[in-house]
Amino acid sequence: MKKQRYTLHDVARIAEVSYQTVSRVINAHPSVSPETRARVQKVIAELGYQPNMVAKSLAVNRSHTLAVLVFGMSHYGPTQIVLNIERTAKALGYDLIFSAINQPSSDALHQAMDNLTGRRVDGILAISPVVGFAYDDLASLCHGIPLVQIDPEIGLEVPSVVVEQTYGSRLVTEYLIGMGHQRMAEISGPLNWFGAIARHEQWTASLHAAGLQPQKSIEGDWSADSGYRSARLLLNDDPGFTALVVGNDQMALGAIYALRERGLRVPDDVSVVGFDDIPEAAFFRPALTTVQQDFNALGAMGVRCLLEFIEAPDTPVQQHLLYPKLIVRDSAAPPR
Amino acid sequence: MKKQRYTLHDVARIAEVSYQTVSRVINAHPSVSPETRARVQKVIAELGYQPNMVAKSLAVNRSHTLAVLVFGMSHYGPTQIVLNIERTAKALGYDLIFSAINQPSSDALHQAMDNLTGRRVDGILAISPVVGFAYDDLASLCHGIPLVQIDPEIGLEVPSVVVEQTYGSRLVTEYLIGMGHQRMAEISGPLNWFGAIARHEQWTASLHAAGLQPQKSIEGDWSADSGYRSARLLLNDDPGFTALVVGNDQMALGAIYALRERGLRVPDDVSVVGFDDIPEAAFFRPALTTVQQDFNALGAMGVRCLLEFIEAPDTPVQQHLLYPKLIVRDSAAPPR
DNA sequence: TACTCGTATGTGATCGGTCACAATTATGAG
DNA sequence: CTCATAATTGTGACCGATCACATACGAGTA
Repeated sequence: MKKQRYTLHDVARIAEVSYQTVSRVINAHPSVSPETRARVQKVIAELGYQPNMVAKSLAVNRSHTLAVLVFGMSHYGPTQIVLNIERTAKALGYDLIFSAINQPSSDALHQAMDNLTGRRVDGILAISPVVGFAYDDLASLCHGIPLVQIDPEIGLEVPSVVVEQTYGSRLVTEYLIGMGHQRMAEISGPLNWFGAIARHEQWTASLHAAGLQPQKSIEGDWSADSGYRSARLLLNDDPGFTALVVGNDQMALGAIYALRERGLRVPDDVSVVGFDDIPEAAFFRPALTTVQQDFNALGAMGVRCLLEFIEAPDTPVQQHLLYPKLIVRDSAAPPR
Repeated sequence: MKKQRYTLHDVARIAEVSYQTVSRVINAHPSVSPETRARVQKVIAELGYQPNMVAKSLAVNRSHTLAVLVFGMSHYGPTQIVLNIERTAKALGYDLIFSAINQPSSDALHQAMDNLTGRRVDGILAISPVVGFAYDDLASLCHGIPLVQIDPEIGLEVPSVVVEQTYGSRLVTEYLIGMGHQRMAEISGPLNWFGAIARHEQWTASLHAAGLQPQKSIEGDWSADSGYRSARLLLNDDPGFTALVVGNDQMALGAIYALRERGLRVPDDVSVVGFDDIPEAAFFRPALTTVQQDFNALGAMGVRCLLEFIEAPDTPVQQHLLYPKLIVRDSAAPPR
């Protein structure tokens, strides 16, 4: 009843050679005579034989599998990164096992890591944009498996790839200051995200550097809905701002909705800028001025960095930086 | 140099028992005396021993790994589905290996499937919303591994979970007809997606049933940008429509942008409806009337269906249906 | 002819677990 | 006191591949 799959030995028996010879054919080893090779390949094709990768992994102690551990999936950025990790990994001959962590509890982390290390993946990519998971914490759970972090805390000497959020924030804040805005409010991302912290801090720093006083800042949760609610709070508390810096594009959408609801025009009354440059941002009304992060490059670099680390474990550790860029559209204009 | 990890035999040696006893402790087998169990567990903890799942998989011929094969990832729907598959699978003790197919070429499919079957995953979930990958084609590449499809062609007697797109399309089309719209245009999804086909066909069918003539329909690619471009084409060709049915929310966003660009008001001049109910849809201006699909349920049901199939391969094959629901907001109103 | 050498092929041990069965000890019944 | 039974523990074979090594063979050289 149970369909048994063919093994190396089945092929060997039928092709009348030893199992080692079959193994050689599969691995394209040179010293097999052309006739033998042809005969074995014929049998392989006829049987539809497929080598058992589990057995191979056990024998060579290498699984050709990478793991992605994702915190805060379901947000645009992490999703894009994972997509590109998969693409890059596949191109380089690795499969991906994918594990999401929703609440960053130590328990959930522990369990997920044990699972991955038990599976003997060759390397781990951790998308860890939130505080609470320092490299050392993660690495201690790795049992010696190479680890590369994506978007962790910036400035650490650990194997990782990060976007220079501070730079992006300065770009956009100085752009608004340059236009003449003096009263700026902010809707930040959740302040347990490194990126949100960096952007928020740079926002206040840039304002102070220009001799300006930051207006109120509210912490959102990345969703359009929280952008909407935060903007309403802002308008109730302290409606005098002429520019609003928002932590991502979705929240910017919600904020613009709230602004319009109060009869304020964007950008005439209030300029709004976002962050990320999601594909829809160009079709918001007004088209959103925002900061573009290259999530694709982030994922691809992460994989390359990890593989390098796997091949040559003694490579000097480093943090790769990526720089975001300002995308100017119609949602920001000089104050009236 | 190379860090060697501990094995069952190491633990056995140190705890002074046989390897079989250690195996029993790990698998919570009843017939181990409490003292022995305690002693072994102590050694396991001290050594930080982790069972090698690769070896276990080989021995028991079961990997506790599921594969997701995704066509057309990078779209909102598939992403959500994958997220929920992961969540459900993890809760049930399965890991996920994740493989995306970008262009639906037979080659890429073949390669991806060979990879997965070679890895001896326990089951495969294929998110296959596009034509060209019938169940039989996929199943023939499965080497007997259980397969469940998500969002394949509707109406087939194959193990699968689908959203009744036809129902959703009728819901929204009849809603507009009921408001008095007589001239309706459409921006459909790519017509190699089953969902797009079903919605398009039902759209024309519903109109005919009401004695109305469908206006022009243009095929988009799901992106906001294509929604924008399609709407412009529609407006150039045949500007007389009072309602526009759009294949998803992102394209609806683009379409609304184009409409406004021509000075048309939504919903006053033209009603617009979307499909999917992405979290941002409530913050479009006007807030988008759309059809909600429960992607979470889709993923969760897919996994449960697959596991059932794995446990009991003789279960009668069936297609599970999910019904979408109309979400009324502000983007549709009676024609003037 | 004998010797080396390179090519082609086969054998046994191994990776780290599991399974089926055997062996040992303790317990209770006849 | 002996035997059947159960609880605990150990042994050998096996899952399906790889690796290191041994062997057979024909060709080239001395």
